[in-house]
Order: sequence, then structure tokens, then C-alpha cells
Amino acid sequence: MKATIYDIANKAGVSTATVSRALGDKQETVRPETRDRILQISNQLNYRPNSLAKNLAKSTTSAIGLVLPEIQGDFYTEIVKGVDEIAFSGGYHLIVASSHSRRNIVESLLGFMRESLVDGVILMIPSMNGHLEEVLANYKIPVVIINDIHAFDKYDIVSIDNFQGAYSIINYTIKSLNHSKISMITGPSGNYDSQMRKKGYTAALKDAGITIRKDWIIEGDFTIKGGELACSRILSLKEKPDVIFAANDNMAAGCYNASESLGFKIPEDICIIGFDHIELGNFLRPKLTTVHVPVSEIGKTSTKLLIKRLRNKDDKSIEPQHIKISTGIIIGDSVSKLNN
Amino acid sequence: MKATIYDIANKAGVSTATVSRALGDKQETVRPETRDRILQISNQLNYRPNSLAKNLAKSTTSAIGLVLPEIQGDFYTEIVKGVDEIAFSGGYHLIVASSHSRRNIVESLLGFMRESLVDGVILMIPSMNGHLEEVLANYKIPVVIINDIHAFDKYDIVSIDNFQGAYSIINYTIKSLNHSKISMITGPSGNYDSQMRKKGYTAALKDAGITIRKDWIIEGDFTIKGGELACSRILSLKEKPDVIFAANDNMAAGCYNASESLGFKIPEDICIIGFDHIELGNFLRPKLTTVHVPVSEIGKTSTKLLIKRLRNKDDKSIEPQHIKISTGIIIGDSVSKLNN
DNA sequence: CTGTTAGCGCCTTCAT
DNA sequence: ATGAAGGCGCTAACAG
Repeated sequence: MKATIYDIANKAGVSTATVSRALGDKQETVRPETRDRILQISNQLNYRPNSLAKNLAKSTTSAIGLVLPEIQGDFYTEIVKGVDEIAFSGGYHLIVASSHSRRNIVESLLGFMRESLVDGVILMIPSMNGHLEEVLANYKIPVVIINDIHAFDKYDIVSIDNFQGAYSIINYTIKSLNHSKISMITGPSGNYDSQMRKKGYTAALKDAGITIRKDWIIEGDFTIKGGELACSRILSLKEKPDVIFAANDNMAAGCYNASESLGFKIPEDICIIGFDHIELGNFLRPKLTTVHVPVSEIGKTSTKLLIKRLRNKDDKSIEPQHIKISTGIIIGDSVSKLNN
Repeated sequence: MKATIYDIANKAGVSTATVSRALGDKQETVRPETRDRILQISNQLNYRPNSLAKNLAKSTTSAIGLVLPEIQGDFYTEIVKGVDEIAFSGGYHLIVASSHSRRNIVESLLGFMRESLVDGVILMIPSMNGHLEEVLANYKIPVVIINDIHAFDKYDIVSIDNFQGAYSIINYTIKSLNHSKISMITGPSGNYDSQMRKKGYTAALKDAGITIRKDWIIEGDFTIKGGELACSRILSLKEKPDVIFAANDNMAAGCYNASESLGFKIPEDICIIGFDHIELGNFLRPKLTTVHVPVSEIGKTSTKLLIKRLRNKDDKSIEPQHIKISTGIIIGDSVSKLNN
């Protein structure tokens, strides 16, 4: 059978308390000789601590829960990777719960909370969900939220600076490339990221004194197919814009498809801008102009934040932190420069 | 404080054993009225079972560990998604451990095993690792291995049929498109998938009576850059092949880059074949001809297998199962048809 | 059908 | 610096 601290205690002629201390405690509250002897015996017995027992005794799990929306594409790989890496360095395990047909975000969260399965949760909230606030309010496990809206101000939040990203690239398109007829394909209407990107877009236009045309703002769904559809609609308008700003790269890719099949050349006949800077964009021809989002940074930062919370669980004084991850502009060849 | 079964027992005037049975047991070993009363009180007290205690008592975790190699790209998203979905339906949580600078596969596995953190493990083994067999032999937790080699025959294995995939597409290229000058860019030499794909490639050539040229088999590393490099080398050979079979789509994409910068047109001057059928391939122009791998199927199948094992842990009689997931051919426009 | 009684393996005050 | 002893919350024989 597996050795326990009890076996070690026996063989070493000490109490289990001493063994526990020798094996676990940080402070040297055990005489070095005793400790050495215990360590040796523990080795010899091939002792492996039983984390289940430890968990119960300390009522802690050493696990972090990561709640993801329906995952697809390398965006989420990067998040998971970032979170896993930092969690591991901090001595935490990572329990992942993605959304799928059988479970939504709230259910995932509830699963973690109810059974006190994790010490803390990282929660990606792409869009509003009715019961979310209620659930969050009911359970007192530390939570870091990844999203870009101010509905959750009392929690720790990590967000992409969507507004600034959209603003910058649209502003650049106006000021440096002399464009003014710029349309946009948004994400799903409830999506927070999309909303902020749209705000950045409209703000940039406004600041440049360009009137916003509602018929040039079309709702998409963040998928390639959706981008294709939306683009087709834009390209069949009587008054066409010169530029399409897609709220993510997937839809931008869809625009490439649509433009190709409708016989529009990029960037001569229509210019395309994306958002995210996923690998795919580098393979579009001409290369996609887009907004760079440091995805794995998001995962890393939120995990660091969460772990800091977990380490100072008693210290309630720390104010909720709101960290914005800034974005950058990637200049491809999908937007032409107008002379004038 | 949180309510425990003790509180419920008190309030209901029964023992904790009865409460435990009423709340947990499948068989109706509790009188319906008692059970109802207990359920009601438990509700009223807002009782939440403490999974930590349950775990210790049953010495089981209801968790499945997923050990991944260094993750990158949507391939792994699909795996995680597939595993998570099935694990959830089976009542298991998913603990993910990817490899990174601070931890390799063996270490991840050891972490799971040593601390009995999970009931079972799904293990992706892309290439040989010295201590792996040793570790596997030392711990008796059920394991399902995802890879395509016969070194682990005594374990449950799920594998992509790499050989058949490569064979089919090369055979098709020879028989239907009349090619015979076909080169290959392999993956890293130790990689199992790559090795089997190479075998499929050579077998198809052999069966068609085509001599294999070693100078037309170049080692890559499964990355885009690696494909680019390897392709450049091939395109600068004195005797050039007509077709390049890249062992994965990433490298195929790299070939597109290299061909473009060296002025080779696809498929007129050089034909490209990939493997994996990732999203990226659909956006290459001309469209990539490649082998379809049902990635999320792999995750799902291995999880089903593992859960079956966990449910029949006593029944040792079940032989190790080896499941092959078959692949399909995706015909794009990156390979021309020769007349003759 | 239900209660009693030990654990599961470790941690942690409180004494000594 | 160490030991004794009582949890942590739940499960699982074994009786009744």
C-alpha cells in the first residue's frame, strides 16, 4: 500500500505532526537532524503526499478554474497556454470548462463554485448573461473577469483595449491613408468586445468630422461565413464604402472570400481591415491590415492577478484592479493609400 | 457557515449516514418520505456538498487529466473541446497540463500520478521520451494514449491513421494526377505522426514502382518557418520535384510563402500537398490539397475510452484497445494534373 | 430502512 | 522543537 505520514512517523519514532511539519512547513520549526531523517525515510518509503487529504484539511484545492466561451481557433489556445504557464509556476493546477451544447458559462461557473472545486476562477465573459451577476454575488470565491465592459467594476478585470485598438487603426486609415468612406462589420450585438470596437470606430470617425452612416454598419457574428455574408451585402450597396473594418480577423477573412467571388480586388476596389492578428491573417493575400491583440498576455496577466488575490485572501483592503492590455497596429497591404 | 450533512441530519432527526444515502445513492435504499424531507431541508439550508471531503472519503477525484505537448494553433483547441465535452457528460472535470518551458510531458504526467490528482489520464505523446515508459509502468492510474506507434501496445491507444492518410493522398496524386516526382518535407525526426506519414508516402511510391530519392526527403519541424526553409531548399535543387508533400498544413503554408518569394507559381511550377486540414488551408490560394484529420473526434474517442475504463476499474479482463481514426482526402487546387 | 462507528490522510492548535 | 488530539465533511461497512 501507499505510505502515509503515519508510516513515516512510526519508522522515524516521531509524531505525525512532526512529519507534517518537516515535509510541509516553510519555517524551520523542526530540528534539522530530525527533518533530514524524516526526509530520508520518506524517500525510502517512496512517500507521496495525498493531495485529497491535504485539500480537505486545508480546505483549499490548489486549482484554478478557467471558464471559456465556446472555444474555436487558436485564440483560445493562447489563453489556455498563458494561464497554464503562470498557474503552474504558482503551484496551481488548471481546470478548464469550455462552453458547449451541454453547458453554458453560468453552468460552468456554478459547477466550480458550488462544489468548491477551485480556489479561484478566471472568467471570460464575451457577452451578457442574465444569471451571471447573481451567481457571482452569491459565491465568495476570488474571480478575475476577462472582458471589456464596466458592468463588473467591483471585480478584478483584465481587458483588451478594444476601443483604443479600433480608434487607432481607423484614425490611421483616415489620417495617413486619406480614407473617409469606411464601413464596419460588427460582431454579435451582445458581444462586449464588438461593442467597444464599434465605439472606437465611431469615435475615430467623429473626431475626424466624418458623418457616421448607419447603413454602413452591418452586424456580423465573428465567423468567417458571417463576414462573407456581410461583405457581400456591403459590396452590393448602391453607394459603396472604400473600406470595410471587420470586427475580427475571421470576418475579415470572410470578406476576402466574398470580394474574390464578386470580383472585387483588394485593395484597389475594396479595402479590408481586421482585428485580432491571428495567424490566418498572415496568409491572406494581400496581407491583412489588422489590430494586434496580445492574447497570451491576457491569460498570463489575469492568472497573475488571481494568484495575487489567492495569496492575500485575508487582506480585503486591496481594491479591485482593472488592467487594460493595449493593442497595436499591424500594417498589411489590404488598405490602399488615397492621393489627396 | 456552510451547511454540512451533519446540520441536515440534525434538523431532520436522522443520522448523517441516511443523509449521505438520500443525497447520493443511486439505489433507493432510503424511504421516499425520509428522502423527501432530507432533500427539502438540504435545499432550505442551501446545502452544497463538499467535493473535497467526498474525494478523500472515496479516494477518487472525478477528474481527468489531459497532458498535451507544447500547444499552438487550433489543433489543440479541438482536442480540448472534444475531451471537455465528453468528460463533462460523464461527470468528470478536466485538468489540463500543457508542456512549456517549465514543464515537459513526463513532468506533467508525474504531477498527475504522484498526487493522485486525477482518476485517469489522456496522454498525447508526439515523440519518444526516455522516462515515459518508466513512469507509466510505475503508476497504475488508467491511461489512454494518443499517438500512432506501437511502442505502447499494452495501453489503450487512439491514433490518427497517418499511414493511410499519407498513402491515399500520394497514391491519388500518382494514379489520378499522373505525378511521379514527389518530394516530402517531414516533421521532426522523432515525431511519431511524421514517421507514419513518411511511411505512407514511401509505401505509395514503392507500390507505384517509383524509386525513392533520399535527397527529396527533407526534415522540417512542423512550423510555418520550417516549411518555408525546407521548401526553399527543395526549390533550389538542380533536379526539382514537381510536388512537395508537407507533413502538416503549417509547413505547407510555409511552402506557399517560399514559393511566392522565389517566384514559383502553384500549381504550375510546383505543387503542394499538406496534412491536417486546418482552417488556414482554406485560405491559401490556390486552395490546399490536404488530408483531413477529424481532430475533435480524437479527443472525444479517447475520453470515451478512458471513462469506460474508469467505470470498470475492477474488471481487468478488458484487453487494451487500439482505435484508429481514419482520415480523408481534401482536394484543393494546389496540385495540377499532368497529361499523360 | 436506518443508526453506529470508523476511517480517508493530513493539518493545526494547544500543551509540554 | 515536538507530541497529543481533535478536526476537515463525507462514505461505507456492519449492525440492528
